[in-house]
Amino acid sequence: MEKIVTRFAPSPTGTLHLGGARTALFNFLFSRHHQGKFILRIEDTDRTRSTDEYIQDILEALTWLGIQWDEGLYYQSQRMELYHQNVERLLSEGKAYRCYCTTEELEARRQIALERKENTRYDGHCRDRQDRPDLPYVVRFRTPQSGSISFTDLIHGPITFVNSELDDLVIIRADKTPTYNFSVVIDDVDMGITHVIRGDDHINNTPRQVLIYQALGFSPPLFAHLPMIHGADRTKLSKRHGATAVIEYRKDGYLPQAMVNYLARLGWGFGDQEIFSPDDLIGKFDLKDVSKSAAIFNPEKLVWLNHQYLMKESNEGLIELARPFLDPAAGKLPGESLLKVAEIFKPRARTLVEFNEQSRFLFLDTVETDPEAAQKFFTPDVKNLFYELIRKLKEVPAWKEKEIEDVFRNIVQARGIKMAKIAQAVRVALTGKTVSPGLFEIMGILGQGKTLQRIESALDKIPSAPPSPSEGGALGRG
RNA sequence: GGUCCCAUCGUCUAGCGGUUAGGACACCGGCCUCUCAAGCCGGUAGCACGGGUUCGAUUCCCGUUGGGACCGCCA
Repeated sequence: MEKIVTRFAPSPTGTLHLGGARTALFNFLFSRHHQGKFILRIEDTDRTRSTDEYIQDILEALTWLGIQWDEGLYYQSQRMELYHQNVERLLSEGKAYRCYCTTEELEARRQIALERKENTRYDGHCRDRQDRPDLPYVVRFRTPQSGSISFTDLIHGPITFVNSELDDLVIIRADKTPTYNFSVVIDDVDMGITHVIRGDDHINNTPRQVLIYQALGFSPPLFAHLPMIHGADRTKLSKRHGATAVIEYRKDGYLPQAMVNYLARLGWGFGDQEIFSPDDLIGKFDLKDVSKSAAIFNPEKLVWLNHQYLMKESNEGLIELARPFLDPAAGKLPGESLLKVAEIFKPRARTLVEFNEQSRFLFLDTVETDPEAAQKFFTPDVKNLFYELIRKLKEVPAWKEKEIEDVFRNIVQARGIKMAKIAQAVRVALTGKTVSPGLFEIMGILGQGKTLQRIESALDKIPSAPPSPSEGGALGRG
């Protein structure tokens, strides 16, 4: 069997978004699965809209995701010679012709057709023109006016178009640059592409391209049109759907493995399996398992997957991943404590950004107390509790979680109160919030000094008991 | 408007003529518990509709409806 060759051919007119990344991924997986070759080609024939920044963005995003190409970069802008040779052939064989219609003329005719509710296809104005005036022109492909064109899509099955529905498309612009439908054919032939895997928004382009293959005497590759990825509004993903640039997800604290895993499961499945390592994907990926219907991007599931990957990391690994996101003060913590931080936030932080947000309180000098939390748990009766707690915590022989917990258990037991009563107040004192990892673990990380300091400064935020009738205002304000 | 594609829980999907229609996210309960997570247990929720074909259709065919993509000297 011949070696399989796939390619990803983005045009650098925007950042790489989820749809493009998924297309690149499937091309990569398919070629790797079959020990084939995966080529990266930049389709930059539209010089006015292509930029180096976008090329860099695309390369960076693919690299981040671990989608490696075996050959390339190729730039269409550097292959003009090849396109022109082929156009000359079509021209000399009468399979293409020069069209002198100006953009204005074309637009005017389009408008008229629109008003008459007629088809807006090119009307073949210059199709049979014999003269060659000294005027700017484009080259159009002479589409057969009868018959039909079919191809078998690896995902959708046989698809047929009637030739008369297709018009004579421009293949060379007035500035001599080739248009997409032409350059893509030439390059795919030249690079020996065996499988064209792309978004199904290209299905309508495929018959035109197949016609060009035929006119040139080349046999077309196999096509596989991937279903679109839609936003929550069921339309094609675009800027308005939020952080569509793949690279944004790195900044938002996502792991590339999670992103790849999520993308792979969008439009493809393997039984009930949800988690796939890259190698697993290469081993199991097959175009026959790709679904035909569009998928809606679900950020919730991405976040869940990311959490799954975060939880699989070792404590050391997680700290390394999180370091760029953490407060610089975290660096001052002893290594052992930092690993403990990783351990306690692993089940809680779903992204590296959340990891930072949730653990920040440990590293800051002062506690940012949530007023509502203080209002609710800093009640006058906890003052005595805190005094006793401070006294006993100072006497703890070894600052270990177990020892600390014993102190709390003893107080709770002696006073006949619930653990929650004291725990929530202390939690607010230590973290400023009502939600956090286990208290004793936090205290272990903070150390005895900081723990006592935070509980002591919380004392000032606890109101004194108001004078009650029975106590006659003996305590508190005088 | 024309052409083409698509149609199983809210979402991602399994199913490939006979299943109590399975899993995952989300959601809702319960257990655990110092709060929140994590974990474990359980639950709600789906074959768009109408015709065929067949002993039997979620599954095959046709139509309807709905959704989407494309219709550039963009890719």
